[in-house]
Amino acid sequence: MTRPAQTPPDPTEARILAAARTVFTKKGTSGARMQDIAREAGVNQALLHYYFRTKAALSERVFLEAATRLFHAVVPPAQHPDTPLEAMLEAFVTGYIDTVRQTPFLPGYVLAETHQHPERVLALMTQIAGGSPAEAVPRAIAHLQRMIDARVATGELRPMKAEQLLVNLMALSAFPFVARPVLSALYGMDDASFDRFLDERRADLPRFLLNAIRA
Amino acid sequence: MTRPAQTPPDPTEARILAAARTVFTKKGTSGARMQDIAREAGVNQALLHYYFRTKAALSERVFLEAATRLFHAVVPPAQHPDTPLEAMLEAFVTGYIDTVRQTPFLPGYVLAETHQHPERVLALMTQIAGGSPAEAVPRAIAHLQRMIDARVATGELRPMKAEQLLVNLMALSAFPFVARPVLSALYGMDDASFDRFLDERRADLPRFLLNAIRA
DNA sequence: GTCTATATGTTGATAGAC
DNA sequence: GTCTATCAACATATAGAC
Repeated sequence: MTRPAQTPPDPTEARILAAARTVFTKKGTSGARMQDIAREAGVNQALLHYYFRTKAALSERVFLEAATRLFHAVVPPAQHPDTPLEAMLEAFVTGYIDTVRQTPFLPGYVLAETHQHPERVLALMTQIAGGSPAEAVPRAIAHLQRMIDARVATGELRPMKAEQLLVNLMALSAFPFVARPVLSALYGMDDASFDRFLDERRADLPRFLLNAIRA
Repeated sequence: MTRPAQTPPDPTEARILAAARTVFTKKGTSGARMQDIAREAGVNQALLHYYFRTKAALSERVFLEAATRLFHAVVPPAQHPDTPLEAMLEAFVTGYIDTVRQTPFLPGYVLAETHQHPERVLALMTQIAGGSPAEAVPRAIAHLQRMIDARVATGELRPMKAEQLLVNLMALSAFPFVARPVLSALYGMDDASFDRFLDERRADLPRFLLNAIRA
């Protein structure tokens, strides 16, 4: 076995993938053109088919990688079993904003794709959960619910469904990115202003959240 | 003037518009096919061009109507100057959920479109604000900020930027619709379960919000 | 592996009969 | 106003030279 354990990434293939990421996340699968991706990658269109056969295959690949990346940016903090609830929520919010602001189109792209290709959500969850999403997710939810309930028993928090809290968490973190064009227009923000808005949000959101769930 | 004040709506034109709404909101502008719209409307494709000339024109029309509708479902509660803050927030959340659940694809469609056609956001805001969005929006924000500040002064609320509160409000209300496919897969919800989830959310969210902003 | 050239299939849009 | 038939442009995909 002289071949390295890490699959040696073909530089051309990598360039095409990067270009595909850029174009697909910005224009969506149906709006993207193979020619755009080829130009962005600095190669011709035939090469895209040589490496990835079809647009659908390339699109699927980009989606799975993007969604997995987005998911992993978010789930790790929730997985550590001994982290206190407050620290977990704060880690989620700040981690999400810090990660996603580097690729701000990601959430909107992933959500739009799942909307038009619902079947990909299953493929995604299967890949993420190591084969058994139908098992891993309910377990994570149940764990979160136990953490909430324990603190409800001590009178620190008010009763709450874990599913709703998780949606609130994702909503507050992801929405500014998904709605960025609307918010920019509504508040008259350019890129720099939006960046400051995110800074402010990153600082304020944990307090907002913790306040919302306390008794 | 024998012509009625209300422009007499051509039934065929209306059928085409309704079909276009259905197809565009589900597949997005670039994913939608004129043929799909024609079939949905029960007419042939040539008739679409007879009434709306081009796909772009039809798409623009559908977007403006949809976005305006979505906006009006949301803004009226915030406009009444003498409504207490708490009542306003609750009215916003419940009104939003009640309205949007009838056309659940609307928020995702509008957000995706603004992402790919940022120039339409301006056209939208101009139409909505009666010609001067650059004036009306800051005034509404300023009004909300004064309401917050007054209650901060009495020690009831903690200090908060109106812009952030408004985003939180929109995020918590809209996100479940935007992320519906992901949530359905994540929680294993069918249509009926999602409906119950929305009921529960409609009941819980006001409390969550009011709790979040109190001192 | 990478290119140019081209085949094949879609799609938006128009012409023209009724 | 509404239809059928068709055009012209575009997008994906393949063939084949290098």
